[in-house]
Amino acid sequence: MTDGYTGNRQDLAVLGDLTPDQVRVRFPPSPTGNLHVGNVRSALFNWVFARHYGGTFVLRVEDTDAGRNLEESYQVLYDSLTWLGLTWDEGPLVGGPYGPYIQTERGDIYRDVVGKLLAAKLAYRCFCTREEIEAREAARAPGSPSGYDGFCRNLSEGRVAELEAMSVPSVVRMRVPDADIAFDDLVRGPVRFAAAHVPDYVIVRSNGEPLYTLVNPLDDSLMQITHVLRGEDLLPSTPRQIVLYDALKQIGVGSGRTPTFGHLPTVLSERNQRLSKRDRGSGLAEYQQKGYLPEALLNYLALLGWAIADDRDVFTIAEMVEAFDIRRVNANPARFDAKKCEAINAAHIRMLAPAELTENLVPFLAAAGLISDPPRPEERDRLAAATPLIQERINTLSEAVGMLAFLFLPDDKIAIAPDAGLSADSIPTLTAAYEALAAVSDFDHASVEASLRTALVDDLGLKPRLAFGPVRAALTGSRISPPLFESIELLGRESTLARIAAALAELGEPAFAGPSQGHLDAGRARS
RNA sequence: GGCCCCGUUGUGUAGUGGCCUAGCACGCCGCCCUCUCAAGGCGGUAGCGCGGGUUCGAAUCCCGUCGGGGCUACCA
Repeated sequence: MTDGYTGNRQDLAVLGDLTPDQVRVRFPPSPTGNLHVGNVRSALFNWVFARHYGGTFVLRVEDTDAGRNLEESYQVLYDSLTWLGLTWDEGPLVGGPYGPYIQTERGDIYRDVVGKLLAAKLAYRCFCTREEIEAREAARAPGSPSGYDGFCRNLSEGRVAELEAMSVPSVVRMRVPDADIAFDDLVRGPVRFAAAHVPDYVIVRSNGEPLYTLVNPLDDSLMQITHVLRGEDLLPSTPRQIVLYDALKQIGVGSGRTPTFGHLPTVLSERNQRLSKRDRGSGLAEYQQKGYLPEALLNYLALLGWAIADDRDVFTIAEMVEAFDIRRVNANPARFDAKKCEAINAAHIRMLAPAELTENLVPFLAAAGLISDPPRPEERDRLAAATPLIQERINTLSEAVGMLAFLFLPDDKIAIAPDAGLSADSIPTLTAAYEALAAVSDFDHASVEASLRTALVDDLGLKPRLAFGPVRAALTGSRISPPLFESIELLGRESTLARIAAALAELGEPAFAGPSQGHLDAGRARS
């Protein structure tokens, strides 16, 4: 079937005899907790690849190593992918024609296939102990290939039965043919491994449990996976997986085809090692907590090995889906740069419609106790009005908490930072500001600005930055804040005057207590 | 040790023999704008790991070398 597809011929190199909609890729994480950004990158590339061609994205949970699985990790996994927007077409929760999609639920399938592999002599029982294997390896000439030497390869059936009768523990190993293995990698081009360096490997533990070496390729075959896009660290394991695909073909199990591989570059930490769980910034949860937008994180991760154009690096996921080409992925390892990641996030925050940003901000302010959850109408209104003031000032959503706190705190909870720049010298400025603001008729930012400029810049002859600094400090507690006049408008006359009065009092201006009441009352009366 | 992958400014990339006195972005530095901080504008910094070839011409092709990373489990 080749009708209906109008893609360019370059896609043919990727698709081979497949139509685009036949593309099936998968993301096979282990449920070990907090999703790693390196894995997120893999998930992203597979997802985008599937979406680009209109194919299928499968989620499969690889939990055959029961000791490492955490019960809650399954849910963390699903929640993480959902948060990222990397939705799966088949897998846990949604099902599909090739389930179950959780490997610990597939034991019967694995046992059956192992039996067939054994019967066809494509795999065999190995009774060697670790010690025996190591001893023989140590005895080999230096420089010889490492790995299992095939000692149990040709045990007679009688001998195998005898050892089993004696309950000698055994594993199951694949019988790797004595032939070089070569394949074309979508990212790296042709890759070749010499037969001598692909040892007979274990596919079933002595306790009968199947290993990743078996179940990963087996499930890919069973689930009709056409393209395997994964980390470069798995490149060396590819030849032995190809051996397994060939064996499955011979016993008539699975899709009968070997997937096309594409090995993505490693994501390195800033110290040049593969990004590990121990590295700061390696877990998805950190990005959620700091307030990264999923689209932004994904955008940044895509940049680690892929470029949408030579002069652009901020893009939407939709644009990535449209433009993605696996053969344009770079093969060299990429360092994770937290600063660049943050810059991309900032760019995405600025791209948001203000109302969207407001919605995204709510959980952060609520978690900080600044607003209720859900917000009361007046809190939501004030947040919505404040959003434009910080949209181009924050790099992550959580930064909004510090920047907007003064708008949601009660007047008597404004703590003026020691470095906010207030001193006794500020008294005349604040007094003049107080009187000017008390007299403003329409308390909008333009009127506020006009009146403060007149009172402080024109009348007192202050330079603007010196004029407004003390006012900013009195109102926000800091020398840094969103734009002052807009902030004053949002705060309203009452809070504004109260905060200035409080600051004056704190600066030891007892004389102020008198007139301040009067002005305050006047302000109230007007508003 | 063996095997595999990779090598363009600090970082990510563009570049597939002449358009490259190497482009873009982040970072960093400076200036402008300016009520602070940002944002924005302008400018600057810094790179083809090294050595041989091939070619009229190489970041681009070949060989070697050095460097980095990965794998080498009855983990995934």
